[in-house]
Amino acid sequence: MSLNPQPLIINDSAENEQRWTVESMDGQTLADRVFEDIQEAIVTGNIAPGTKITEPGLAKQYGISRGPLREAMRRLEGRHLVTRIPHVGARVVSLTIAELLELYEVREAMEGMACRLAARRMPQNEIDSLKALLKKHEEQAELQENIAYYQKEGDLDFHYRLVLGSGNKKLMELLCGELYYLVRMYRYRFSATSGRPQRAFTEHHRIVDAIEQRDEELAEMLMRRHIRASRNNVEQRFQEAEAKKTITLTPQD
Amino acid sequence: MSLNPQPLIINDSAENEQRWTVESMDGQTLADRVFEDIQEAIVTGNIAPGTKITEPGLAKQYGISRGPLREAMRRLEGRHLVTRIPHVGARVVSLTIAELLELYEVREAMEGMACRLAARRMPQNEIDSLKALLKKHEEQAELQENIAYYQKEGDLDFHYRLVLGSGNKKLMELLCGELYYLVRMYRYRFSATSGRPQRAFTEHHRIVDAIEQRDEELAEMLMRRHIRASRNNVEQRFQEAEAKKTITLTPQD
DNA sequence: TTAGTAACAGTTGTCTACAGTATTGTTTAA
DNA sequence: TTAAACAATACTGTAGACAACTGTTACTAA
Repeated sequence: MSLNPQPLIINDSAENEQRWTVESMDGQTLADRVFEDIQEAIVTGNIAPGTKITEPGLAKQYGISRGPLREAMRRLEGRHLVTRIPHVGARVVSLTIAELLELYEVREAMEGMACRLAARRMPQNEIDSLKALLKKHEEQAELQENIAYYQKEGDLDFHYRLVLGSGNKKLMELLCGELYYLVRMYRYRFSATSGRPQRAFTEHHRIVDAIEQRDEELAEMLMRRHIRASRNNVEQRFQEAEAKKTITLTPQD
Repeated sequence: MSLNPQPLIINDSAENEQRWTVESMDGQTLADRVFEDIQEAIVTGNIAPGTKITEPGLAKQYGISRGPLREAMRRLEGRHLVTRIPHVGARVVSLTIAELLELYEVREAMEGMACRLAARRMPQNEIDSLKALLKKHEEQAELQENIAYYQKEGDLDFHYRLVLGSGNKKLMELLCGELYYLVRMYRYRFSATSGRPQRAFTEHHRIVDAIEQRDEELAEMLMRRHIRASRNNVEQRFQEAEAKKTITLTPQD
């Protein structure tokens, strides 16, 4: 599916050629695929935050010319994953802790609304499906007893499906499209729910209950509290890390 | 270092034409300018929704080559102002009434949060400035007595400054950057506050009061009600328009 | 008359080349 | 030794050309 950054293969191996064209026929253009690839690389940390990006470099790396690559970069810029300075170059974004916390505030607002709308409009069968998902999480949670980040995908999946249940396309666009990647990008460094897994799980349960009872007010409130708790968790862990850093520096005084 | 791409000169001595070219040459690239131009054209309806866009056509029109134009289009696509189909072409988006109403739901969530944050963090002098702005609106409102959309710029300006007051950069990015243009795009057809100008004005006043009293809860609630009222107004007017259309069609039966 | 096919025009996707600008490294003078 | 000026390098911005794909139209056959 992806266009791997292949450095050196330029020989006319029929197999490569074939595979390449097959990939190319995928209804997508080079720029589209490179866009997704680079986005993935940034999100997963494969390209470190703050890295300077040079067009010839990446173009060579992906084996394409600068044209499509530039278009991909423009789109990345539109998603705020890279910042550009005219005539100078582009860098991968690097969120500060403050910006990360701001992101949580935005999520609190939007996912809260999504939850309210889901309580209003989500079909019962989707709610059942959501409950089944939680059931599955429960098993995992019991397995990894309280310590682990059992929701590595599940938590997001839960939120993701909730947003879908809102029936608001714009909300989906923003939460599952644009912000999703930024959230993912920092999920590795500050896992949102690690440190309080069973608690998060309970909160998820209560949220679904509220939705099933069609209690919009409660559903929104619970979701907002849920996200705020994640936020506070991240903030606290960051401050602890900072304190530690300060202590290790102290002996030098 | 000449890292100042922003011309801070608000000089009225030079003609607009002149200033424009000066601004254009200053640290911006062709693609950037064309992007903004086309965006403006779409937002103001200069390019009608649903219009098919051809690259050679626009390139000729703006007197540039296709390269920069394509990059501009990619960014427009990223902002969901045009939709592209590979190997086929691009069209200007055309929101349905449902999508427009969805947009209001998103705004309700985000601006509500912005209002809450403003109540928490907005400096007093900015609040004073906001009150002064309302004062100015009041005069206009008295002039145009209840009928007109006196807030043609003012209302948005009010919301705009409120969002700035939230101190949340991500929120500013989304509300003042991405969504702003879509909102503006449909402000012409369904003016948000027309039909209830003095009411909207009163609501603005109450919101500022709540912010000044640092009542987060109330501030958010009032803002959400305010936007919901706008939404309902749009919805109602649309339904009226639809009903009218149906009636005019009835005689043909 | 209609269905199917083939050629054609137009548009999009991609690449290469060139011009302009910023950064870097070196040299020279204080 | 440091600072400033100049030259070299590398990158970005832009243009133009070519290839590939799509949609249409005209023509043929049933």
